[in-house]
Amino acid sequence: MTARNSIRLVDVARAAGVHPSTVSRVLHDSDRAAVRPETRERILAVARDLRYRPNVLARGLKTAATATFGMLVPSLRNPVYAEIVRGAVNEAARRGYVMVLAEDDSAVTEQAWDRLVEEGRIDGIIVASAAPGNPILQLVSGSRVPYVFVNRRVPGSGRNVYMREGDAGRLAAEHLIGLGHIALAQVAGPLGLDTASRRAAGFADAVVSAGLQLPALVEAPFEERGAFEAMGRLVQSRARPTGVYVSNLNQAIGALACVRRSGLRVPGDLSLITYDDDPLAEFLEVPLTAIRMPLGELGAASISALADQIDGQPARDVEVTTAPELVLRSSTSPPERLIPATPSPSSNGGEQQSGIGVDQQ
Amino acid sequence: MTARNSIRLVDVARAAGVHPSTVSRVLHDSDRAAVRPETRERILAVARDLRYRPNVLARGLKTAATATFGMLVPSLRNPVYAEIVRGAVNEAARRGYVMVLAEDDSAVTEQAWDRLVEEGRIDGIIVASAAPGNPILQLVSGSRVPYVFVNRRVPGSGRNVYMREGDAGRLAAEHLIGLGHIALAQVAGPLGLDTASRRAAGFADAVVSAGLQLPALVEAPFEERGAFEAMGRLVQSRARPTGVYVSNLNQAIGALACVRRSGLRVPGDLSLITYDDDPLAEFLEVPLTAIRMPLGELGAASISALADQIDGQPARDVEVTTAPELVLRSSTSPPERLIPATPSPSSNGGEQQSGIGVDQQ
DNA sequence: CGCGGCTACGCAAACGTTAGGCTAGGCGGC
DNA sequence: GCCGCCTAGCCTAACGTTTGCGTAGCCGCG
Repeated sequence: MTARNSIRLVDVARAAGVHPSTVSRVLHDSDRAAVRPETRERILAVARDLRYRPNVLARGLKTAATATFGMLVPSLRNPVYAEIVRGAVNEAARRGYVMVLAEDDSAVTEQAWDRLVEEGRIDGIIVASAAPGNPILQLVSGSRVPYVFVNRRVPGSGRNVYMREGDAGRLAAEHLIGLGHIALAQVAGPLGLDTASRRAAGFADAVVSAGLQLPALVEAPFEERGAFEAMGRLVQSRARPTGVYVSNLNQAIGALACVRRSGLRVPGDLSLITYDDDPLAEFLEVPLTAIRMPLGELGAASISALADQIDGQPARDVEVTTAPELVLRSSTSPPERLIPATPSPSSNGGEQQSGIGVDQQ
Repeated sequence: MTARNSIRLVDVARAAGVHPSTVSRVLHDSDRAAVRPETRERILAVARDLRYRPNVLARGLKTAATATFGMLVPSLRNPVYAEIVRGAVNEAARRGYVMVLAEDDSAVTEQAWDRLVEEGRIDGIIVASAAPGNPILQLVSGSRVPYVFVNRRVPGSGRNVYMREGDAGRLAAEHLIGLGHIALAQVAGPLGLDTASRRAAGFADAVVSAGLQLPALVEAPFEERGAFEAMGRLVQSRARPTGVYVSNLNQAIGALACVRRSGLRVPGDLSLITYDDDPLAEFLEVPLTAIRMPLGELGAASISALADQIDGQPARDVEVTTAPELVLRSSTSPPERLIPATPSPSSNGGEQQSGIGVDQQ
């Protein structure tokens, strides 16, 4: 048994000349307790002087609450999840919670579950890794811990925290259509994932609403290589699109590489707009027009939703209503063949629109 | 007080017809305890059937150990830290620990410290955010929790876990020199950071050892824009280098943008090699030659080092000896003016060397 | 045959908090 | 002048484990 060092409730009590329970009440019940103001002040002063911090284990044991939330993410490497996690961690800290993180790579889902939930480490869990067939779905629904699904929804669960991803697709469509594009297409993510399907649906929806044809759709995993290939199919198709919406930044980088390789120019021959933004998008050979999503806010909202459940409110879906934001860069322009008297762009298409430069800081 | 659900030690004891302490011993002391084999088997069977999991709070209260490690990272967004974190989280899980993560953005360092350490949530802490002047340095050294510094060392602390970053610089230098470059330079990170200075020193060291002049060095923050500007200074200098080592992938992307903007070709006019690798490096307009570091291993090693301390071993520095790995792509080549009969490359310099393609999968 | 010692467990006291109930004193009302 | 109530705080029993110590039974030895 390791050395105990920190000062305890009883130390404060002794120093203040009162009973431990009185200290507990003063520190915990804020002001509801019946204790003389002078006593209260004395206790608070002593606690402050001694730098008393309650032992969270003992408190947790007594109250069956740990002030800890768990979070399961598909991959820590993905910057999107990193941003959601960051929002969650910070909001949790603001509310006095800490976060324990685990990667849910399915092979170890049950292990992580045991460790977090069954051992009583956490008060609630945020699941960012929902996907059809993931065992976590059984585990959470068969348990009593409060939980929410973030980003990837689970239909019918009634505890989804999500963004307006459909609006992102709509925004992309409107932007391209506004530029005069009529031949549109999209590189979508795996449509089995809720997020991918909503992005795709929003785009298709807006295109059709504008009276245009249902845009072609190719499906690809959320990473560069898959999108590289998917984009290849799009550029080689008979009716090559002039405007393409890509569902994720990694995909966009792969797609851009594919277009470059095909000898086409962006945006001269093909406009590209991507879901997700990142500082690096500005520094690519053609700075990518992107749609920025409120990821940090999403993470924070998931914490709020979970905290609400713990406060006894019934679980409910919550939509983060902050609108997707169009970040205009150089990868989109009017389709070239519709612009009558445009001088031929320089060989590195799009460069003339680059927003990069020291002067921009 | 919320509902208690899970089954406890006493439930197992009752079901097995023994005293709780016996169950505890069987489950915990493995085989040292004096208990009849049949009793042991019965207890184990019951525990398994009931899916008993010890309450980690109660155990922690008793033993003053939480099976939890804390980790402070400068930024969760940085993919480098994401990878280190991932390695740490997984190794921790393997050893039966969970990780709680906090961003150490200095404004809230003390708050995070209180929450993790003073409240007794963790058994040890991994500090990835060490930097001169960071208050965390005072906090850890004035406390009794075991800790290690990972990646960024603290000289003299005797508890650093780090990679051979100098070797990365050396590898970069040798690669460039091997290609025939003699005019070398580097874009370094903030030299106040241990990691940045070691990368820079390794490079400079190898260059000088090869009998060449001390390479020019420009300092820049670890992100795109700063490197864009720093690279600008390098490109405009009288003695423009033909080979440049960049200290971080984000910097490399900024540097590449700068070179492109200057009208120079990579690698024709200027070879670029970067510290850090990432899938996206392959899909840039000129796929970046990069140095891959064993980041996951680093994270795992930090956990091992911490666990060793907890097992009573004295703290010590540990070097992850896995060698940096050169990932050869297209951003480096022999300097053009030294190659006698090379046909002029096509306008999008380096494209002809691109490793991108479906056939490569 | 008695006793020491071993085997195989049981007993109970912690670990640091919280919270329900109790109590001692003071004061007001009748 | 007595009763009851309120105020202000104390007492104590938990929460679920772990662990030092106690002990009942049994065996073997002298």
